Amino acid sequence: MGNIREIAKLAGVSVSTVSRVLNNHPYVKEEKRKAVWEAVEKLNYTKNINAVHLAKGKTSIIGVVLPYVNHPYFSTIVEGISMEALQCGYHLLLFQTSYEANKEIEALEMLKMKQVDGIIICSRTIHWEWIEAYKDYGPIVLCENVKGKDMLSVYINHYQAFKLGMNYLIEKGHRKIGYCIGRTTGTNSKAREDAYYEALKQINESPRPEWIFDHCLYIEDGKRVVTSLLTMKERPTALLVSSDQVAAGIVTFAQHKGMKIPEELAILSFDNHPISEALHITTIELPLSLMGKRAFRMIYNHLESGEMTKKTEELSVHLVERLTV
Amino acid sequence: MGNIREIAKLAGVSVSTVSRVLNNHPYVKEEKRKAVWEAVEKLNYTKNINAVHLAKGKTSIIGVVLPYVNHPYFSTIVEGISMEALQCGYHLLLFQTSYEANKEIEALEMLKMKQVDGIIICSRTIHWEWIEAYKDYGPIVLCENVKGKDMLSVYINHYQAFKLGMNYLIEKGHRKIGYCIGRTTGTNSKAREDAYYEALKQINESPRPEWIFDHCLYIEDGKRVVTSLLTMKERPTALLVSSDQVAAGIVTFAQHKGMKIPEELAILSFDNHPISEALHITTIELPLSLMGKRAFRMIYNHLESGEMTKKTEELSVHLVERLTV
DNA sequence: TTGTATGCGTTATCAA
DNA sequence: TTGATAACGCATACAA
Repeated sequence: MGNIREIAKLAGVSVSTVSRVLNNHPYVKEEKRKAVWEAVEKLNYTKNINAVHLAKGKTSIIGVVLPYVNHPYFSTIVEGISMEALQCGYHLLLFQTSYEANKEIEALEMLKMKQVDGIIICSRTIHWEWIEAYKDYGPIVLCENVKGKDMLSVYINHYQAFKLGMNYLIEKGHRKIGYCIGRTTGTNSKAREDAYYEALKQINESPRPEWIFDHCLYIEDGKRVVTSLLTMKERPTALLVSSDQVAAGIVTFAQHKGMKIPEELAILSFDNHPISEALHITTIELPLSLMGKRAFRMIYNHLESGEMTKKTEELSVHLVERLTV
Repeated sequence: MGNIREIAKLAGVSVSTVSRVLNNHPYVKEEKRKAVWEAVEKLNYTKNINAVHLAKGKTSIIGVVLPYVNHPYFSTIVEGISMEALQCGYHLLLFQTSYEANKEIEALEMLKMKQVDGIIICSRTIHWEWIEAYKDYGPIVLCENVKGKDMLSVYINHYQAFKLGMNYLIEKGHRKIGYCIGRTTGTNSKAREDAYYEALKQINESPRPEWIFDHCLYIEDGKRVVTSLLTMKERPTALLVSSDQVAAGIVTFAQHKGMKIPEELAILSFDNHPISEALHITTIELPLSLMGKRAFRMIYNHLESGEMTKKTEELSVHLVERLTV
């Protein structure tokens, strides 16, 4: 314990010399350097990092904002961020919001308070102007298409991904297509919705509201979807499902109910998480871990170099053909 | 921006009065209180939290140490910790270690440096004496049975859980039983191993090393297990699988290979995550989210009250019968 | 190569 | 009810 002053006294040097030694600065005589380290050992001294943060005006901590940490979609992003951050000597402060606005705002406040040097918002519910109001306090990266707004972003092109999925289904002869999504609000969801409607228009099909399933996030939700499908007089022949988890629920429960997949119901999902491979679900792979890494990199470049090479980065997806379409 | 001194000047009061207002202390005249808030508004002021941390000697941040954040076992624990922490005004700093010793030690160092007020270790690879060396710096809760050692812990009784599983399999007529586990080291793994060997002994069966599968964490690993089983002359009739993920991989791949479950191979897994319900896997439910909550509570009690009601807490499990045994 | 002095922005103690 | 001032512990500009 103790502080830098005690070390200085015990080693017979000044506090600045101690500081230099502790931070591996050059221009310190080897003999004093040794004396300092000995004093450090003897007193079992460690820096008080809060004092460092205060003096430096930075913490080397990045805030990560997401709704649910135990959903594979988000935990995979976090894994990516974490890997990259650790390599750069940064740490992660977690803000699990459950999509509650006040919790998202609290995270932004933490940036203003200098608790974190930057923020990665994996998904949000608050209006983007709220976020914009905080951008002077540090880099904020959004994992969505910010379309010309002056904000940092690394995102998966969900429009393109959904379009790809729709075209694949149409190519396979489907015309009665529905979809399942986590929520209907949010930039990413809107992008998917747009792609869906446009694709329908191209084949002159009018949308059926009852074929659109909201609040689909977990395996259980897939069960709900199937249950709902079973009550319908006219059912879609194919479903675009925005999460492998939900698709897994649909596939297993549908089969349990004797529904043939893909003959009676084709399933095309997104993520390409392990579960989709196990269940042979055709899916569109999303580079979630990579997105996390790139998002951190963007923050990092911004913090270290002060300016950016690029302010926005789009990641593309690809189809993994398996047995459910 | 600005600091407390500027607020004081603008509001025509002292810094201490500003501090009092900011922290809702009593004994401040309403009129001064108003003046302070107005100055805060006008200067768009926010506290510098690093200064607060330094002055108070605490951060209201808890460190969470785990190997992989994107594994459901761990992300479920984190979800529990997070929920409880947020409610108590605490935040979470994530230490994803990949079971690398230096990363675990780094987390402990962060406690000594006062970056975090306490630490929850969900799983570890370093020796417990390493951890013990840091316990003077703040509460450290382990998610394992610390058996009389003077450490804080909230844990699932994996011995009991494995014993329960073995007895259930034996009761169902199985004698040739193997098991799959994430790793063979670690307290929890040892507890499972003990239960396994003891149960075998009770039915006079000698263990078969080739029926024990290590490094089983994800769905893909289940595939590997099945592949390995298929090459064996004599196969186990039942498998205890320490993770629903792995069990899911086994069940789906085995069925794909034409193996009948449970007739040719019974599967009893652990967790009771959604995936096991979807695949009708018989499993033993582990209260992971609850464990996270309780672990945080223990830290919190320690920090706020200074002493503990209990130092160790055991959580029990229960069997969920489905179709794979 | 080393030391002195000051700043970082709060909270807390003590006196008034 | 208020204010002055001393911690809190480190980094760093500047002087030597």
